[in-house]
Amino acid sequence: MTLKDLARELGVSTATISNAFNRPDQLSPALRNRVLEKARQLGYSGPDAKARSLRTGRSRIVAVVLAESLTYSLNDAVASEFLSGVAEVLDAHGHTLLLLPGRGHASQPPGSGNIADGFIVYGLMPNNQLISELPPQRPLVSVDFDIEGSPAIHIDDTAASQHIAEHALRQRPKRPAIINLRLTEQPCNGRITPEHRFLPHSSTISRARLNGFYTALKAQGFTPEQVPMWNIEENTFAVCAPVVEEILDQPEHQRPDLLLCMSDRIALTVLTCAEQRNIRVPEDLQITGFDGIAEGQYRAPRLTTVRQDSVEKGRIAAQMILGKLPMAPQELTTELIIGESCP
Amino acid sequence: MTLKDLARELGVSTATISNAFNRPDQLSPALRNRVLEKARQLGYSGPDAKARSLRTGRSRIVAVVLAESLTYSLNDAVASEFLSGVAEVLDAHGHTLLLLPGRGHASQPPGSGNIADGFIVYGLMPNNQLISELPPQRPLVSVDFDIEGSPAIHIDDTAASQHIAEHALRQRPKRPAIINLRLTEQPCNGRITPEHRFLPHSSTISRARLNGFYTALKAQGFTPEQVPMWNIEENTFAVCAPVVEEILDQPEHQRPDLLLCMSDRIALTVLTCAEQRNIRVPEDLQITGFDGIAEGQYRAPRLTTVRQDSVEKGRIAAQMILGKLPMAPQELTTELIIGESCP
DNA sequence: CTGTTAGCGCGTTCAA
DNA sequence: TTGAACGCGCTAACAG
Repeated sequence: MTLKDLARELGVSTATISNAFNRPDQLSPALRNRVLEKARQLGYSGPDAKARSLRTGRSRIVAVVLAESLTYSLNDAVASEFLSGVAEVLDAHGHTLLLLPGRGHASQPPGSGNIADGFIVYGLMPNNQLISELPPQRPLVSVDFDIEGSPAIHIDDTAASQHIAEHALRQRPKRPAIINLRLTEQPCNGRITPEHRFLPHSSTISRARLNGFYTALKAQGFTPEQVPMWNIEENTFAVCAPVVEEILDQPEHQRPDLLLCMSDRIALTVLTCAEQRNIRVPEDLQITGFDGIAEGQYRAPRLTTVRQDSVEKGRIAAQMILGKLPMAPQELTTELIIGESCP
Repeated sequence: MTLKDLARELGVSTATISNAFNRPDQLSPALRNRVLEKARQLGYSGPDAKARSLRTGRSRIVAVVLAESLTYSLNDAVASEFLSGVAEVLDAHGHTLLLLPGRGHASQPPGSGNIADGFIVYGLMPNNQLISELPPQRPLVSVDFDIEGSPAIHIDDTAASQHIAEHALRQRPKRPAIINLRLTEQPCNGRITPEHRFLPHSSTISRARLNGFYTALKAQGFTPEQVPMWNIEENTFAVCAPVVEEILDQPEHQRPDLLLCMSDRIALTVLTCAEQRNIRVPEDLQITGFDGIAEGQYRAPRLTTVRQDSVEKGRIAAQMILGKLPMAPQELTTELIIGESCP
């Protein structure tokens, strides 16, 4: 049942059917109703999206390219919030959301996702080849990193990290330590040793945050060598827990009394593991997070963290793609939230 | 820059270009490389997905229609897990995921989403008109409710609820109560009174779960009238909290000593609010949840709940759509998890 | 191995 | 207000 079939059934031209669905003012209401009625009868549910988008060049679909696998991203609070901001705006303008995995299947057929009218690239590594495979000419916005020639949406990770670290260091901790998120070149879930090399790009979020931490630490007289670091590859409880346990199970005189974590998920894992070991927070151990996810504010002690508005990031990205906002770089503000985990 | 342009540039036919991208075995490697090289030079990034899908009839896109708004669904742990199961399978087979809002914009243009090769409808109300607007003939799977003529993926909500309630009632609580999720016909965040009418469809998840609770309660000599009920419209902390506070702030002799909650999110909110009020769990208040989301198992006390495998639901739905599994109804098993919130 | 041809279903002229 | 004709960019079938 196609538009053409319907036209034949009704004895009108295909243009009339098309108009009945797309420009009601181009034909008499009576005829229009007749068309719509017949369409329902015959089970014709409107112009085919594929043909329509081929013809018009637009699909009303916006794609979000996710750094991590879809599976992972959908279970990550920060990414989910971001997506919900995107979805909110798209929805309001009658567009839909296509999710594209960043690190696709190796044998991915060429651009099964290039139907999209525009692309939002979320937290991809700067040199990923996928980006060059995206069709040029179509609007593209990057989030949390830069793509040459496209506007990026950012927060000031360095300043925010420095800020929260400065706050934490005011309590004069003896043994501060850092838990990083995807900092090392080689995947590593555990202690970072001098042999490890960091990811090359200084535009990486982790590098930016680490720089902020270091600036604050140095101001307090700590050298990087004095501050042990661990790394985590995936921002989930399951991956974090073993690393955190390794940290907390050290002899007490060696165990850090301040943990600067690069995400709330890591910080919450620390909180949970500390609870299990009867390590008092914040008396024996201070913890800071990053992101400001809802979960961190519900439980006691609440997390001291940097809140970034991921939902708003998503909104802005979507609005740029839809042309509701100029395609220009944006830097969103962050907010230091002081919870009980590090007062 | 289209396929045809490229063909002209190279002095070959369009079919050759098409083959170069789609069937490498149909032309000499030398020619193929020449094509690919030239394509890169000219910035041609492969066959246009719109035209290709018009021609082939397939788009390699599968749509998930979500009951709630995208914004809400993306922030709900259960829905996210489901989506991640779907995404995992689609990804593995080179398909992508299109998210469609169930309760769309009123003025939604006809089916901007009917490009999809198949549809997975997640937790929609049975009589939603949207379903009839989906193109017929294309595979359709429903999850957590039934659509006539399509296979559904389910759990046995009634049996699972009965099971957990039976467990909870073994402790002989004096004042059991229920916190429902979207049970009433009219939106209601608060106490359910006799005036309230329930949602009509007995195939609704809430009705099924309530039935299970009632069966267990009756077996212990409780009549429905003796068991106060509250309702919650949206499964978020922000919406749950006021209702939960209303419940917990009652005088102690009136306050429930067992709360059967229809979701883990609700149960976790109860836990948080109880903590704030120094109500001991489980001594003064027992709490049960439903779903088995990760968050409920991280914090102490862990939630007593029914674990359902939402990820697996998503996997199965996607596999059916892709034809990897027969299009037949499936009922997944659930598991009673006994945490400290109701031992 | 390569080229030719005929649509896929629709939107948009332009003329009536 | 309506209809006829064209082509959006591509792929499948076949012919060479």
